[in-house]
Amino acid sequence: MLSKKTRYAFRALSYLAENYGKGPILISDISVKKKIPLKFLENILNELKKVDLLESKKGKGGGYYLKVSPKKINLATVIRVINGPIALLPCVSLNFYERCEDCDEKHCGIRKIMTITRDATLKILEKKTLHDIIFASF
Amino acid sequence: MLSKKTRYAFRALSYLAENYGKGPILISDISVKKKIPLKFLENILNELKKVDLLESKKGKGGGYYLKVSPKKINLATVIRVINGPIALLPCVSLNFYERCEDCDEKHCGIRKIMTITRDATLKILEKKTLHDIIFASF
DNA sequence: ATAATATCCTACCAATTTGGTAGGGAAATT
DNA sequence: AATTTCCCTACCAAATTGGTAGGATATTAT
Repeated sequence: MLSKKTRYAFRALSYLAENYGKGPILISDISVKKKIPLKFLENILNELKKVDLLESKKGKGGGYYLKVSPKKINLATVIRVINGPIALLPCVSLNFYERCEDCDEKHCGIRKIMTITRDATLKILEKKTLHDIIFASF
Repeated sequence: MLSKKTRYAFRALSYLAENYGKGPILISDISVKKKIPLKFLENILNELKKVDLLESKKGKGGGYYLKVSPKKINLATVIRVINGPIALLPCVSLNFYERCEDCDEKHCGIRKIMTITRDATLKILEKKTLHDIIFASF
């Protein structure tokens, strides 16, 4: 399951996506409109900034805004940044790979099935973007 | 990601699947062969028994064994018992549904995408069985 | 009967993760 | 210089995870 933090991230990002091109949006604005604890939201937005999904501006007239178009930010990317691996096992993760103990990967039946599952999931999450989120809501 | 407990469950179950029809298998045997902490494994097997995937026998000659054929135990079932929901959000879970706060489900874009993801995942995990795990390993 | 074998049950525990708060520092604007 | 707003470090409580301890209960063998 996705963490609460990840759900907050999606809510915040879709708000920024709705306001894409309208200049910086205040953290406090997002916090109020999307009902996300302000200080917790700060952390989230900062992490998203560090991976270059967001840009920020300080001082009056400042705030956060999407660095690229909502059509270019897919859900897999967001989940990986805030939530971690998408695969169900570390040994089949593309971005967070870890070898599993006592397991010959070549002959592991669970691994094979989990690889198929990962691919099916990624096929969707890498194609769907913030744009799809806001336009799927009508 | 699946918990370590769930991975233990799969390892134990595939061992029981390999020995299907050979009578009860000792917890201690599974524990040694599959390198799973004995007392922790006890819990796991017990949970699997409570949902009727396993049967047990006490006393000498006792142990655990699959209640039904390995072909009839799919991975989705196992994950749900030991790990919990398969969906990425509670509000799209079939077996662990919970309404999400401040969200109109009819118009929630995230929800729609997560529903599609859930279906794609289930399509695989409900079809693949313990039998597939042991025969995918050759 | 009773001893031995093996599962079952309740309770506990330490480490990690999650969700969140506090408070000040740094940069930009007025 | 004051104000505004993001940035950074540190801390904290609650929940979850991974595991242990110890005995109760059921079955079988002697």
